[in-house]
Amino acid sequence: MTRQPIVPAALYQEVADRLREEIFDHVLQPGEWIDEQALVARYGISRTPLREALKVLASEGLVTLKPRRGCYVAEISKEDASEIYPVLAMLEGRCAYEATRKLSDVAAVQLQSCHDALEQAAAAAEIRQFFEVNQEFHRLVQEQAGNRWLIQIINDLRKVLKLSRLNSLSRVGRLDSSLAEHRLILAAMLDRDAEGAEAAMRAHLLAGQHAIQKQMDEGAPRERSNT
Amino acid sequence: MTRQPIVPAALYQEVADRLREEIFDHVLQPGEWIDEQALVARYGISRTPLREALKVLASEGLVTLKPRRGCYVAEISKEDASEIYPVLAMLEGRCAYEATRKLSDVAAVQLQSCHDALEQAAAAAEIRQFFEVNQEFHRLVQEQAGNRWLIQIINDLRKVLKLSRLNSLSRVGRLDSSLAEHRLILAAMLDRDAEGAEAAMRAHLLAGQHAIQKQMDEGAPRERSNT
DNA sequence: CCGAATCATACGTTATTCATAATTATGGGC
DNA sequence: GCCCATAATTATGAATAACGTATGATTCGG
Repeated sequence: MTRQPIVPAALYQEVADRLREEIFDHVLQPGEWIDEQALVARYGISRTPLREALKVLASEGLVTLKPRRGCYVAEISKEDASEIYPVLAMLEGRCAYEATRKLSDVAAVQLQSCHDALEQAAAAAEIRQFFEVNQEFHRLVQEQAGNRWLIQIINDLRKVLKLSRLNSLSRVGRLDSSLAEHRLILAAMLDRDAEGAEAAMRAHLLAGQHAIQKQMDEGAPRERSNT
Repeated sequence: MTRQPIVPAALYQEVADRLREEIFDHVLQPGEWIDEQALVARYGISRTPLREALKVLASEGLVTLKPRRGCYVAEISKEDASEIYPVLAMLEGRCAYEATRKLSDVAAVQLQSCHDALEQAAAAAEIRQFFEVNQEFHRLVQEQAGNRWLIQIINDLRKVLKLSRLNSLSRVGRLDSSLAEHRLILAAMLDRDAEGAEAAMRAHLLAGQHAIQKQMDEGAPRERSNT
């Protein structure tokens, strides 16, 4: 489904992908200085494509380039998160709206079966699986909305949020609430209730925000144990 | 107010700025191939910062990088515009909402005086002036909203829209409608009516879209006369 | 007239070098 | 012994040269 290019991607793109992974996996931790030369040695490439990749990541907001001082992994504050989530809720809500209005019968079936998988994962308490299928569900909605620009913005914001290692699903009870919210979204979409789907999706995202926020408020005081 | 860096910006950033201007001024026309070597010669720089600048513009959506085939100025279709505008309306609406909720008294005065300038420009039929002050008004709203991420997304989308040389204000009667819509936005904001301001801003943007769309529908059939 | 082989172009990348600014280390003065 | 100015170090930002190679164009042959 996801197009894979016939021509292999340019090196700087692969480097960008790899760096993104390392950032998301916190191999490169937020705030950490990115040592160009070390990375060049580690990846076995020259500085040029690395630096090009860093420019790309910078405009995605994953790293910040301080002139003459190098490149640092971006940090996301509580304030950032509380600014981003309402915007993301609005955007994904709009996605649900547009998706519902354009919803084809085949897509409806896809969404239903994806949701079924979500129910199963929840029943089995497979949190990792739930996480994956959850992402797939949101991806399907985006795909059905078919608004290229909307999708790109959402993905960019989600990337930034991934800088934080916090995950609302890890919060006790959040998985069940999330599932319930998904039921509402799906029901509204299958009813072709675009406004309802939009509202349900917004509520879903905002609920996720609140869960995250509580986690941050709990986690922040004692900081991280390592470093 | 806008911070100007003590350290002069990196060369690739200046190059990016200059390229943006040339793209917006249609010195580099949509769809046109960007000749690296020619630009390198014209700007008197090496390929390195130019290529870095192009990466930045690519992630802004202003140019498209075709692997092994070089860089082309992005084109914006009618479909793109009709996808972008509703999203932009939503985002700027949200800006108006957040700005209204945070509206300080000094900002209220600023907005009022900015709007007054808009009224004057309209009365004098100074379309260029109106255009400038209009932008300033929207900028003030964004600034007051103070949501870094929201602002960035809006500006990115606006950049893409600027690829099209169409301007809704050039349409007869649009200037007066735009002014009327601005009155509603300002009134709602000064009333501290966040929802009202959001709705008014959305309506403003969507009205702009419809004006543009009509222009495109009229302009498209006969294409451009040159080339 | 059309397809295949050749050719030119320029993209993507490597490697090297340099200037400059930031950081660290050093040394002298108080 | 502490602080500040200077020197040394380091890394970024940029320039430059060079090379392999994919792409598109041209030419040649059937």
